[in-house]
Amino acid sequence: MLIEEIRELISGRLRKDKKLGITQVPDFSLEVCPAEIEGDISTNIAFIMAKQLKVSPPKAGKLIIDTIQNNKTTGEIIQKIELAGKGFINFFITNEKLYKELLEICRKENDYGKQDIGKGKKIQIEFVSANPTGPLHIGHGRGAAIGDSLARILDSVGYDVKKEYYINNRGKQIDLLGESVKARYKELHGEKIEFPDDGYKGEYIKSIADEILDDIKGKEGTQFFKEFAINHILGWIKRDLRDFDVEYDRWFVESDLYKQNEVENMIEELKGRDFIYEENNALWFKSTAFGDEKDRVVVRSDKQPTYLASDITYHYDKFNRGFDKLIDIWGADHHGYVKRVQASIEAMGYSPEALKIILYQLVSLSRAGKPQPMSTRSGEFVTLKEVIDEVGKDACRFFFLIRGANSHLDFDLELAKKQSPDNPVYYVQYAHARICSIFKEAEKSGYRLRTEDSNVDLGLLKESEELNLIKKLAYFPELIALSVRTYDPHWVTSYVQELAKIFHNYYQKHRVITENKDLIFARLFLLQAVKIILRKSLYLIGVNAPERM
RNA sequence: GCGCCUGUAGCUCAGUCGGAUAGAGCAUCUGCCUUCUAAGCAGAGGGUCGGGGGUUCGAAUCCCUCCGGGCGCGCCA
Repeated sequence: MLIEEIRELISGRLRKDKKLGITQVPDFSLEVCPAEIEGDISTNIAFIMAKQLKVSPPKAGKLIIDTIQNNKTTGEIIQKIELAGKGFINFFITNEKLYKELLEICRKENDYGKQDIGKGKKIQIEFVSANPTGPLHIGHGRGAAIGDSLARILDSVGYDVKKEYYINNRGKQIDLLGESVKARYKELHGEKIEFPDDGYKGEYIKSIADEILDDIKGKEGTQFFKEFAINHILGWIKRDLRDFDVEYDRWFVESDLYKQNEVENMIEELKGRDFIYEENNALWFKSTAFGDEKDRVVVRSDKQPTYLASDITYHYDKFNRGFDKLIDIWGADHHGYVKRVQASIEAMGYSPEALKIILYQLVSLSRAGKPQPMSTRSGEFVTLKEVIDEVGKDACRFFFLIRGANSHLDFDLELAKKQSPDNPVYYVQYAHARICSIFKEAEKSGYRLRTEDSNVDLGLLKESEELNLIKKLAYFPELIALSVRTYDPHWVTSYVQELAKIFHNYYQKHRVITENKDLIFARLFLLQAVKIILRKSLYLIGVNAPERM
């Protein structure tokens, strides 16, 4: 935590200095310097404190620098402090501090930079949760990639994370699914049928019907077809997610909420809290009390609970299971739903922060520039399985996480296929494979690195490319903290590309296996650290780190 | 009509709490393999950050307004 160390150093020194007369140090930024700026870490503190000190930013900067400099702790971490431009303060990190970080990476490996941000808090993350009315399509893939990576990241900083998939197995959509399969079954057996107007028209419905054995006497009701279809489709969904390296802790079945009268209990509870009232023979949830634009029906006048009733109950069920925090990952087309679910959390007395809903913009799909429709109902869609089969799991996951959740993702299938050898995922994986290859070569020549050996002279790593690499590696803990703070895995994807770039550049300029034995070991040590961070980063976004390509 | 998201290089997009000369990949052009993997490296060109106004030491970022794109607005799920 290089940046945090410097932050504490600055505020500590400023507080102690009586001359300045500061009681409280304001918030200030501390970031990695842009490439064209001389220096490693920069801060804007001079701008912020200028007013307080009643001087111009450059003068404030001078005062601050004077206060920090000439101190033993400062000297160990910071080699030089410079005032730049209109008031930025730039710090130069000592090589000794960088070597120390390097040592720590190799010693702690996967635990390097481990921060206990989560403190064992129970957090549940629910994602994909597509209705089992058809195979997963490419949009679900984005939700899966975001949810699973976020879970990995949160898990790595000390949260107790559980991943869950919510299965909607009741309601109109499911009835329609049953009707659709039933119709196709009859059709296959020579009966003339009228296919339901709004039924599911995809070819996959026929394939399900085709799986049904001929002998279904006594099971002609829609119920049989419904269950058969759900089970069949869930089988596909589970298989596709497994192929995508997504493992769930629990598959929660909606109808279970009704077995224990949980929905009735929810309604009674909210009635008691005066958030449910009756009007026109229906029960309404008073979501307007929490900023929703209108109240919402939870039980229709025909006594059927709505989808929202299940959803509210499901969230209560999660809290009752002891989770401190819930994360839902939804496609942006559900954004109209956010307010009412959020309202239900507050109605029950939970803090609004206890539920975080992450919306991801839908993936628009095109094939050679031609937009493709993506409706499950019409049956025209590209499945997640097709995409995984075509571009591979790694490229697919990487691609989904290369942008923030809020940006529209345009996925051109032809382009994705054509680009696959140039895909950035290979660039990163290649860096890892290259490092592995160097280690193999080194071993052939009898150089076998043992990181626990303390006689490797890291001081030999003097090239600017080497120091740059270490600085990038030392940023890893901050990167994780950033990803956690913003609930956004895409930072990891950007980082790992930058790290790979710095490595490839280094590889091109400097040879590891040379005549100088001490230098070989120092460089192997550095590469070992790069390998550890590459692997860890790739793991967090669910991408493999191959030893050979 | 109302609400959410969005507009940055030819294309696809990054840009953390408002920071320095706005970045990356692709595409285009120019160099680099007798040496640890060329799925690589180095370099070049390419910008009124949708338009206008405001806030301030400083705005792609915050506020107002206009224009464009996506999505959502049921006693559907």
